[in-house]
Amino acid sequence: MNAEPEPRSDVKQRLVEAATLLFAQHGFDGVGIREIAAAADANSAMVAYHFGSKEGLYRAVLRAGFEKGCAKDLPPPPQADAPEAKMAALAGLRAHIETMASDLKLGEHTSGLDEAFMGILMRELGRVDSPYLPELDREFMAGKFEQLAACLRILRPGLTEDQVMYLCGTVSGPLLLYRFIPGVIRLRTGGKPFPEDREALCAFLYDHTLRALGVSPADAGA
Amino acid sequence: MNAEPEPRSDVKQRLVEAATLLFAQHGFDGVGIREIAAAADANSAMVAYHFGSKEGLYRAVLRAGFEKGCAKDLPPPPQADAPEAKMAALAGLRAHIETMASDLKLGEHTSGLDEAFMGILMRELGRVDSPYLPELDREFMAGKFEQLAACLRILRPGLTEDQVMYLCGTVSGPLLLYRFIPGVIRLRTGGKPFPEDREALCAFLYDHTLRALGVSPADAGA
DNA sequence: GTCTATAGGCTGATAGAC
DNA sequence: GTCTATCAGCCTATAGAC
Repeated sequence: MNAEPEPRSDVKQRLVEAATLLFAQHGFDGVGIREIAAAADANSAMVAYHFGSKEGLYRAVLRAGFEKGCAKDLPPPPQADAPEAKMAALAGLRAHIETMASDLKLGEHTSGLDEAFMGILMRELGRVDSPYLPELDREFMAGKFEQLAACLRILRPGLTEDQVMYLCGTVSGPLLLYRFIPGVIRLRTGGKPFPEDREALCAFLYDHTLRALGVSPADAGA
Repeated sequence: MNAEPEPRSDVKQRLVEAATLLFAQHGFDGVGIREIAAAADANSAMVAYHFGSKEGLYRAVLRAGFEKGCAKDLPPPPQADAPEAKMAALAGLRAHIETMASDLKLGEHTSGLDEAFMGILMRELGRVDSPYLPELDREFMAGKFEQLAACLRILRPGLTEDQVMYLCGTVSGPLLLYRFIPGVIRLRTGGKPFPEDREALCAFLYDHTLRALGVSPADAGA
């Protein structure tokens, strides 16, 4: 009849947040549950109690990061045979770029927590054999890729599927780059965050892609 | 008078190779020197003897990977005021793409060792605060970036420096992408390696970039 | 150069009081 | 739900024989 018995001072959440920061800095094996618990002002036995194991805590960290920072909705991929397919594809491309830039927190002042989650995710994406990725991909990433591919197939018809993959790479690659190699970017910019202006980056990338596709926005209406 | 007293069965090198494979799989903290030594058919005390510490071995792994697999030479960045600057810039762009694709071992059958080194490097690049990157960047990466930026400044003059960075991202991003997220790529392709054909990828990316720049190779001579 | 043996410390997980 | 105390196992680094 009444609300769920919500725990008052949520140790569980404090553990997830502290773990996010520490896993990002030191990696899964680089930090112990004692240190995490201390940072969360909790007891190390709480890790086993709430998450079953250290690995369970790690899974919770990954899931929490996606659920907090990752947009789930995108315009559905346009139908190739629809009358206004080209216009929809252009809008879809633009939406994809902006959603990804937003998910990746490009050009915003990220919280330490967001930045830390990105670091963890990047480490995980770089693994050839991550046991966590397949599920997370299905739930949070695969749809976005398919939406992008569908748009690009319409905007530049006749490509092989390999070429569609290359083309997706020309859109996703630049967006991922700045999040992927923060250390190297910092070396290039003398330490200042990059990009500073997300809208400018999105606009540049959208324009760049349209030029390469040989499509002008004006064409697309007809 | 005679050759250096070269060790006969090089334990040092065996340790570096075994460590490359194991660090790639489990990360620096995820594997112990005992396990590394066992895989190298050596004694764990040899790590301290030859490299000073486990971290020293890790540094040796990074350095060995770069020195083995990473091209050091690129055509010098073209001078903007030279008479054939545009042609040189086009050649430089093409050379950059192919050198990077080669360094990244895209579309080749990589040895387990090369693939492992890539994994380690990717992990390291993703760190915000890697203590190893600045030196390696200076020695192996910064020059390539500057060469690319110089070419692009000539091919599309008048951009702000931020826009030059965006533009560099449209070239480097796609190339790095496939090495960065092997796990995700595998999920897209159903497990088969990607790209299968390096030359096709390079040609596509070069063509894509030229279209976006509004430059045709024929223009460049005059 | 290569080995064995070991010191000293940290790890994740858990049993059991409250 | 939260805590303390503790176990068994692992870690890196090193001392010292050969």
